[in-house]
Amino acid sequence: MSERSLFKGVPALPKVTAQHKETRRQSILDAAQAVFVDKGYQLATIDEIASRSRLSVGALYRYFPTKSDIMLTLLEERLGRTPELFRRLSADADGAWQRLSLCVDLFVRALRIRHPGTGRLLLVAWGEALQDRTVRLGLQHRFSDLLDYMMSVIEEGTVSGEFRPDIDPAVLASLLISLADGVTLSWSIATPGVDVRRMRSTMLAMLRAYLVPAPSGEE
Amino acid sequence: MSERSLFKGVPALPKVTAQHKETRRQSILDAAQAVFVDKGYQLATIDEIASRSRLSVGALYRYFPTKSDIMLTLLEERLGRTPELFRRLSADADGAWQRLSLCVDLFVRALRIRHPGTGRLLLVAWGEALQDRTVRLGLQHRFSDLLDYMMSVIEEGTVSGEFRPDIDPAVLASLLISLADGVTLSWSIATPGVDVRRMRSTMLAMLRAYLVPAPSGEE
Amino acid sequence: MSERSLFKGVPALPKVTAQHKETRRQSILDAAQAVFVDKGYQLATIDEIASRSRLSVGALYRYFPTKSDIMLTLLEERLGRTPELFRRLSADADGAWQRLSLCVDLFVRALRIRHPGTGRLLLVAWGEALQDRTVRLGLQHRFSDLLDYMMSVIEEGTVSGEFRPDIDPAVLASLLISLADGVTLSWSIATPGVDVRRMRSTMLAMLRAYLVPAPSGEE
Amino acid sequence: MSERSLFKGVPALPKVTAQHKETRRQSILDAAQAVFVDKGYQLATIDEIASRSRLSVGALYRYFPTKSDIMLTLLEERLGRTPELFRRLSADADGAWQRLSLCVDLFVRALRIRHPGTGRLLLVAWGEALQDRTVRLGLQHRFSDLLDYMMSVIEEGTVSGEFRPDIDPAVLASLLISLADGVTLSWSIATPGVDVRRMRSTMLAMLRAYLVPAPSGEE
DNA sequence: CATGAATGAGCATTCATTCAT
DNA sequence: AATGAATGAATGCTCATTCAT
Repeated sequence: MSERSLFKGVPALPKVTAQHKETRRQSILDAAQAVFVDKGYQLATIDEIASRSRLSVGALYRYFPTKSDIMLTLLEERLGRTPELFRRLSADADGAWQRLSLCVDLFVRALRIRHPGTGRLLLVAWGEALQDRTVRLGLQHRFSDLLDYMMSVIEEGTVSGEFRPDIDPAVLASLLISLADGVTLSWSIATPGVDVRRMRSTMLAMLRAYLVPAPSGEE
Repeated sequence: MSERSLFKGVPALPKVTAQHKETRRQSILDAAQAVFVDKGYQLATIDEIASRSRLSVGALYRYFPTKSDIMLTLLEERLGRTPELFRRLSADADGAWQRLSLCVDLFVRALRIRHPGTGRLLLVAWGEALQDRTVRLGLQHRFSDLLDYMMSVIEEGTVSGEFRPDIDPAVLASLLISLADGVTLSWSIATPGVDVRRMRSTMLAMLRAYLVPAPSGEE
Repeated sequence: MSERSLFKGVPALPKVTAQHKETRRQSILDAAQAVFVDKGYQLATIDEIASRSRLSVGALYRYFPTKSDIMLTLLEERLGRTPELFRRLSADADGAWQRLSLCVDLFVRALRIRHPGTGRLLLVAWGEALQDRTVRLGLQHRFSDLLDYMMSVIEEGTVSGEFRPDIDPAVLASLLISLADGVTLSWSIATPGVDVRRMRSTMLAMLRAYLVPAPSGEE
Repeated sequence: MSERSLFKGVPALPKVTAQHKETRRQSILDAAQAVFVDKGYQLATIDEIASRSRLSVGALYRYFPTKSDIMLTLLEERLGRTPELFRRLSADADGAWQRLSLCVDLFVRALRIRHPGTGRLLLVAWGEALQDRTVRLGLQHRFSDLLDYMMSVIEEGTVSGEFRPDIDPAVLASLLISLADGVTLSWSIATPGVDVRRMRSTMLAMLRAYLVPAPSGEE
């Protein structure tokens, strides 16, 4: 139970400590995410975050110097990794269309499966972005990261001839991201009767009709 | 115009007062919108709203009983009227497609022209919706209002044969609204280099490719 | 029990802290009583109570969650213990009359000796009782506690034949308490020239004349 | 309906106006008493008093220059007249004892019959007396007025031989008034099951036993 | 005279952050 | 390192009083 020595002399065991530290850090982030999602950023109190992480306030402050830093870290570590994730998971897809539809799948799945608070956390972050320059920059960074990736996929398709040639990759990519964000939004707040499966197929059908030139083809 | 008597009775002074009251109410709403957009709901202070409206705090409280009511009123009067607006402005369009593309136009134009804070106000409202049930309800109401309208337009098109018959109006409508909201979002926060004109034509092209069946058709 | 070491290490600091806490709690109550007595409940400000306790506002709120709770605690701890006190101090009196006259003595002495604010505090509590249900309940509780005790003493006297048999203990007890409260009141506010000693003997004479039947008898 | 002219020239009609003024003044006092009794002095708002008197705030301020003045006036006109009333109503009693018991009767009757708020108003006044010197003086004045009267009655009895000679009129009078005030208090706040009739007879019995020397005695 | 809108100081309470132990 | 008590500025809202109309 003690985090110190087991016997009477071992001075270091830094590894355990380092692990512990990371565990604690994550438990703070978990607690913070929960509270932020619950109360919003402003109404979340450090006291509540601390007590949900089973830490004292003082201890918490050894991990994050300000409340805002907790938010920023969440933004980076829990929201900012989406682009990287997309890249990784769609790496071995075969062709631009497959990659794109994989992205749609990932998004749709995330909507249902991922810690359901993530969507809301995004919403909270957006809300804060208005006042907090750093949060704003974080979100803009995430946006342009995603944009880069989506653009690359789309360009891949136009270059290979898989997609119509007259497509504007930057604009389309930006629309797709906005669509995803918008869906996440309404999903976070409203979502009474949206059927995810039907949403997915409509998204894909629309994309296919637009992107893939002529003959026929369903998904 | 006189506030006293014209002839033989004392007609009190209602008219001017009523106008004054409305003017002031609006100036409070203007100030509040500005401050909310600037600071977010929680960080906006009544003192600042009051002083931006050039009113004393006490005076402000004669118009709105709580800070929350100001937000709610903004939600109703400045955000909640979109559906009605769409309905009215697209009333005399000719056919479903034209109506739909008119909506896209309206949206795109609003993005640029309308009081620029409106998009951000929507964002603030969304941020508050997590904690404030009433705000949440207001936003849900707005959403379903918009949904009804978009669905009706889409159905009109499928019924008349203008659109592909295998479309799911509810899902598509919901996607379109989410798209618009998502675009508004990124527009509010990021807006670095999105070209609205190109965004508009991509939107329309995609919709047309999906909705309008086969033969030809450019925009 | 210790959260630190088991043996000869830092035994934390609970004891001192517990004492400190109680000391501070009392100093808040002292300050509050002084301010309430000075300004009345409504006009007493937390700021003043805090600064008289030499604490910051925030610190004060660690001890009492609301201003009202301070009042309630005073009511309980400084006013509500009278019945218990009477019971205890008159425990070893010999016979009902002696017990009763001891109560009168106690009351009269309290009037002069006890922290002089107590009478006024009672007055403040009464004033608040009109609006504050909880204060009202507290006072009613105190009243019925006192009533129980006085009734028991009187009944003891009637049963033992020490007192006239035709006495109504409930009514008499209630009158005696009201008399004491009324005296406390005028004492709190007026106090110009009432001679406590003479008041005491008149009270006792009247009671004796009424309670103790015929022949003779001094106290 | 107008208080001005009936036709087109009558300049004065002061009498009606004077009556109206007094009516209004009384209706303000009624309203104020009701609100004070309901909310206590501090929590009572001028707005509520005004609206209960069906007057505008501005109009109310033409009758009383400050909130405190309303209280003071109530104190004088509705609480301060008790001594005078006692004097008048017990004027034609026959002998000191009869006069005294008449006072008890008057008091008991007042407790039940008089506008039930009067007792509470007294309580409110007491509560305010702590902070408001003027209110305090008003109450002290009422007290010493009552004291004078009671003393005179008691002295009448001792001088005439009706009462025991060894009575201290000042002290007894003060006790009697305190008793009455104390009863009024508990009556205002607690009063669940006090039986007024039995209270009255106990009061009288006690007084008689004390005051009227030996032999017999009915009430 | 009457109205009721306007003023603005004042108050209970909260909470990020610090720091003695 | 850990604790959690202390700080005190900040905020939403109230209300006696004034005064333009």
